[in-house]
Amino acid sequence: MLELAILGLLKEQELHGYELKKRLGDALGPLSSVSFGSLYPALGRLEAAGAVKAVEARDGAGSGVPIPMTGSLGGELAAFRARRAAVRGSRGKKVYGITERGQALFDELLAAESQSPEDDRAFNLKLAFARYLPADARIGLLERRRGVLVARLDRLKAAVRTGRERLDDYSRSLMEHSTEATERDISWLDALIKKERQEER
Amino acid sequence: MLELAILGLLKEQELHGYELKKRLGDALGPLSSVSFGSLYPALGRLEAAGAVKAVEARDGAGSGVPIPMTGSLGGELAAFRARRAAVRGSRGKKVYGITERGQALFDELLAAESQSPEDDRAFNLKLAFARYLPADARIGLLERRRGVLVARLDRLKAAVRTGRERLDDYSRSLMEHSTEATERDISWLDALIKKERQEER
DNA sequence: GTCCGATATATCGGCCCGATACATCGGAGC
DNA sequence: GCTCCGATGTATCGGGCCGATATATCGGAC
Repeated sequence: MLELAILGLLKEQELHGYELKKRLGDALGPLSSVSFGSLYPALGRLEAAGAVKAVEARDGAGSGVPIPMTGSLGGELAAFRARRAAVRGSRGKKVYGITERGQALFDELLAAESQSPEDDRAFNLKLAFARYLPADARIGLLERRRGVLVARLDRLKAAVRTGRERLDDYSRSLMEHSTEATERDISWLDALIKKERQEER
Repeated sequence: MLELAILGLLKEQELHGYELKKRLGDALGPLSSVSFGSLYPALGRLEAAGAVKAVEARDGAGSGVPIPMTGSLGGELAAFRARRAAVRGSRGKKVYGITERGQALFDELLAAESQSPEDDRAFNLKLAFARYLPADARIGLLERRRGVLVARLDRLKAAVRTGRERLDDYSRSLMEHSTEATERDISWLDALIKKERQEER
């Protein structure tokens, strides 16, 4: 899930971890905002799999001034910094780019069907990258989502009907509100699907 | 989070794991439906902490017929089954009940403030047990939730405004839909808060 | 009588999260 | 010019939850 998001963002632009997190925050729907404790391990996995790799780091425009040293440091520390500076910017930045294997992995993850039928975040994420899908797969994604929501709506209505009397006031209010919200979600999806079919013709 | 849910259900009735899962499915908002891979470890933790304990298992009405044996089994196996049957029903059920420590833990978890400001499920869960909270804490819960949603709404609007041109069609549609949904959530909360204040008078 | 699906408990690997630690850079204030 | 602070930046650790899987029993369909 996170892998898909990372690859999708790197597809458009080379980025380092910190910047990646910021973009994940608002580009990926209203939810989530990934934590560093997920992001860095995910980047590590992707790098180990050869899907991304650290690229030559350049700071903004400068590109020069690799090691701003005061001049009196011992040789060992200087060598260490020089080694690190080769792949990192002056502030220790580590900029990642996507590889061909990464492109392939992205397509695979985006097209993957199930990936948990209930995971709302996965759907939002995939929708954000829907432009990379062929038209039929895009419609398939929307239809599958619609199915999940309809099933959820049925369960909700059944629960409200069943527990008419024995249900808590707060629970009942929550369920009624959730029912309405789910119905609106379905209508929204219907509009998207309709539009998609029109453009298909 | 799961601990709170389990304790809340056991507060009302003694239950075994499988049944617990079913109730967690619909009683806890439209979301979730907990997995066994979370439920059994959570029960284990609670048992280890002395918050719940396995009670004498009785099957429905019968309560008799403890070991339906065919008659020819060796003593060892029979003894093993008898030992197990003491705390489990005929089908290996393990029925849990809440202890006094569990009651205290429930109150503590329910009153806990932060518990991640972004976790939607935690709020729904707490709302489902809001009847166990004093009136002021109940209002506090609702107000805090409102604050989270307002912040989310602001971020959403800012994101839509900022990325007017460069935003994907699908992403934009998702964000606009999310904006409306969040506004409705806030209105719903406002109604709940208003009602709560009226009953407080 | 036997097979099958629902009931029931449990473990395993893996992902993600929150907390935390640790550096460095740029600028505000003195 | 100096110092301190907050933003930038990478990284690890423990723990919770999930999906997949293993195992066993019960009730009924056939």
